[in-house]
Amino acid sequence: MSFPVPQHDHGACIRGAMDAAESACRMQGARLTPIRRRVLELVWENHQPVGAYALLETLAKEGWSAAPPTVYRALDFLLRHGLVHRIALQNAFVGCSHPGEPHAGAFLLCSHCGAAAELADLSVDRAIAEAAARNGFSVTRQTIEVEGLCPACRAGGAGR
Amino acid sequence: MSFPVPQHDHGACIRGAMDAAESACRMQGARLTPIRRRVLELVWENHQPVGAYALLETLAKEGWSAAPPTVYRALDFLLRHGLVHRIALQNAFVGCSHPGEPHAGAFLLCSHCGAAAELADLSVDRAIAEAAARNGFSVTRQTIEVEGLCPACRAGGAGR
DNA sequence: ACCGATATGTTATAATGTAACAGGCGCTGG
DNA sequence: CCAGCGCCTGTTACATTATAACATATCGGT
Ligand SMILES: [Zn+2]
Ligand SMILES: [Zn+2]
Ligand SMILES: [Zn+2]
Ligand SMILES: [Zn+2]
Repeated sequence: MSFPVPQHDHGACIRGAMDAAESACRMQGARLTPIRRRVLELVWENHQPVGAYALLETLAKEGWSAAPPTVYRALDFLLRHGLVHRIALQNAFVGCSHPGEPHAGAFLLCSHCGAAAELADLSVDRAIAEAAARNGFSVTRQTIEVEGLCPACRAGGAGR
Repeated sequence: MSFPVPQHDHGACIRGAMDAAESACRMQGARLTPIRRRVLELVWENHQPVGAYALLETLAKEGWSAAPPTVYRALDFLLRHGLVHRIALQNAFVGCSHPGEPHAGAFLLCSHCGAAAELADLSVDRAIAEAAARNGFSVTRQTIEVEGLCPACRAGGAGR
């Protein structure tokens, strides 16, 4: 998965993510309740990380009973079941591009437009595993967040 | 730089870090004022990331005038001059093991004892740069934080 | 229908981080 | 000397992110 191209059909993109989530939850015997489902949809609304309080505000406008624990619990569920990732650099959350297989996730974050793309590249994981092993360290989880300019913003002249 | 061994002389370790900081600041024409110096010492107190409010509390006990901006400003200075790194996963700060050359920093974080080690391994940087390039992404900064068990804690049986 | 487990509602508060402005200190040019 | 300027610090107030704790509701199996 990489950055969405301009002609990208985002409706289909969201439907795909929701279908994948449904099936992942069925597989794991997890309950994708209405509020969890809605939070996941909102996280997928655009290809950018979303803050918990932004989600909260949207939910409130939509008439949900909304207090911080509401959204944090939903996010916690989605994290535990590998449906979203947390971007530590931004205290924000983004949809997982390939749920099903638990994985750490590595992200490219555009400083100009805010877009996030999940990097499905094992060479990075491998380099980390090897470097850790050389230091006698056994890895359980890794966080990789790379800031820079996405292809569109480079073309647009954002960085020059 | 890796995890400190048991017979590690931490006094010398701190002195070395402070000397390196002095010289880096002289080089850059930056002023390592008493409060900045003290914050850096406190960050180096052990080989674990320290939170801003923990630093604040210590400073207060030592009689400094201490409000959040005090410590955040010192940390900001130390970050800008490459003397500390911020650990995004923990909202905490840790001393830089090789100041002088600006670099992103990659960290091994032990989940058991809390120790942090800065990875000076270019293979990870290279893998990331290559993966980013394949996606048409130009990197400006990267955050790599690897959680797991350090050699000592593995030996101690923490993970079994 | 009942029960235990899970999910949600609600209130309050903790933890982390910034904005904004006032005052001080040290250098530099007159 | 001293006026002006830049940087550093003090102080107050506030913004943002996250969790604790307890009450209530809902689901699913018996
Ligand atoms: Zn899309
Ligand atoms: Zn962009
Ligand atoms: Zn040491
Ligand atoms: Zn350890």
